[in-house]
Amino acid sequence: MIFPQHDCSGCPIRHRAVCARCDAHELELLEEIKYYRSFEAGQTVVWSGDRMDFVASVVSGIATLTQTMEDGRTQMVGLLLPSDFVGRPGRDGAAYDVVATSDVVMCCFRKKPFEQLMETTPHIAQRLLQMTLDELDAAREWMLVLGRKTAREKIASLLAIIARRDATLNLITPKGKLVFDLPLTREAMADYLGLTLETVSRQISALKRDGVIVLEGKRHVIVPDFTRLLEEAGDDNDGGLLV
Amino acid sequence: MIFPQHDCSGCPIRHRAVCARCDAHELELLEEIKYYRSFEAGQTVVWSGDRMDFVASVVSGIATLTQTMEDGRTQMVGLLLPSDFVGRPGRDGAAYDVVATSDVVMCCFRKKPFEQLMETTPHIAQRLLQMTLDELDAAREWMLVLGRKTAREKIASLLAIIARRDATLNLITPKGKLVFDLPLTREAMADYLGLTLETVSRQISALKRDGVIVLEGKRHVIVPDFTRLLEEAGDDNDGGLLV
DNA sequence: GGAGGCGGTTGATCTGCGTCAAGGCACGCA
DNA sequence: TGCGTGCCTTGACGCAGATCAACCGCCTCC
Repeated sequence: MIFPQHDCSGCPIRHRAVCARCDAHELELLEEIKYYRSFEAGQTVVWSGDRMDFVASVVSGIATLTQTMEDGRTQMVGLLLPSDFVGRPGRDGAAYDVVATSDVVMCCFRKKPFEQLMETTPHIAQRLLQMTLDELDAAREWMLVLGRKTAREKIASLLAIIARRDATLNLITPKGKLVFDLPLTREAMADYLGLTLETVSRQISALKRDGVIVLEGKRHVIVPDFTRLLEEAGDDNDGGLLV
Repeated sequence: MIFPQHDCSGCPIRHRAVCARCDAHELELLEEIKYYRSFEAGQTVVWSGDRMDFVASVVSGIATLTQTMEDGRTQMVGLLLPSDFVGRPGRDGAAYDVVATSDVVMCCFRKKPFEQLMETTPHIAQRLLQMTLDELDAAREWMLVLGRKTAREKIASLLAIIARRDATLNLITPKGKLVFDLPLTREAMADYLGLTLETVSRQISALKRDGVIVLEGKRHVIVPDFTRLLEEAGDDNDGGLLV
């Protein structure tokens, strides 16, 4: 691996995208073109097709990428958690609706200067390539979920992804017991999984009944045995799922 | 757009990946590390997880990227047509099974020197980033197909993608009447669409019965009206589908 | 020439999930 | 205090697509 994963917690903000080596000079250049933006829960960050004149890192909160057909059917195609990157260097328009699911803070970089920075400091382009490959892997993993898994497996897969991401962000190894809060409504989960919200609700109840998860309230989830959850998800191993 | 799409037909081979500007010096460097490999129909190019010491452009023929669960359920996550790029610079292992669907010729580059070339000639990394973003778009478009479309819409979507790609390769504008050969078996189509081969067969028959397509034999397809096909696919417009 | 395999089609039946509908809990607001 | 609204759950029912099975045409290889 040429560009190793790297914990950027020492940086002013955790730009997985650009801090591959936390180069002081680059950070300085970035400082000049960065600004913060806040969004309220439910607010749309950009509409698909709109001009998007920035790229950004999610600092806190959760946002989603969704596509919608004319008749209203919608499919979530990405979940943006803190440290994730949004935006398409070299492209003018947004390809998807970006919606804040909770209150969200993003660290934005004006696109033009960011693109110039990419040209002068090649390892940023290389780092972005690595991140885009990660996203591509995640999207393809999700194609398997959407195309071939049952409703129960889909729910278990989603819970596993969120649990793992959550654990990783908090520097816990995802193993054995895990506790986290669901950042999505049943409807949003349904949009991610290609299901209806009723089916999501039923399958969550079923997983609860079968002891795979314990629910406190509607959002607080306890996973007594992460391995069991992975089995329910139909995953052969611990590896690889959504970044 | 910083790195415009570019017809590389003047190059020795059509490397969309690297010939962004057909730079003579770069091509010369590439010459040194390139070699051709042929695969027979049905042959597996690499297994998921295997070490992959090259990256490549598809010169001719069709290959697929697939994922398989332990119980045998498989999902195709990518279709490789001539000029498409395979491989993951900066990664050691293959993430998916790559299988030749027809006889395939690939132009390969040894990975180490290719990665070095990426570091010294930044626009190759940038070009690859653009291509990866394209693939990501295609994967996400496909998530909508898998998650939210009916069997009939799925089939129409696949036919539309293949027809468009085929037309583009032959420098025809995809509009009105189109003619092409299906490069996939019914089973492969089913694996792409998250369906069974029986359903694929039935829906193709239905589209034929309804005059959306005309079939000569089992593989030769005539689309009398491309716009009609797009309507059947549930697409609001002509844009964007799989690269 | 016939046996067997591969790819494809079509029919009959089953079932997982969608659809429609009712109702529950928590919260804010008049 | 009562009424709305958002989010969620559960039940009854129907249907799209899976499953199981039979069969066809074509090719290859004895």
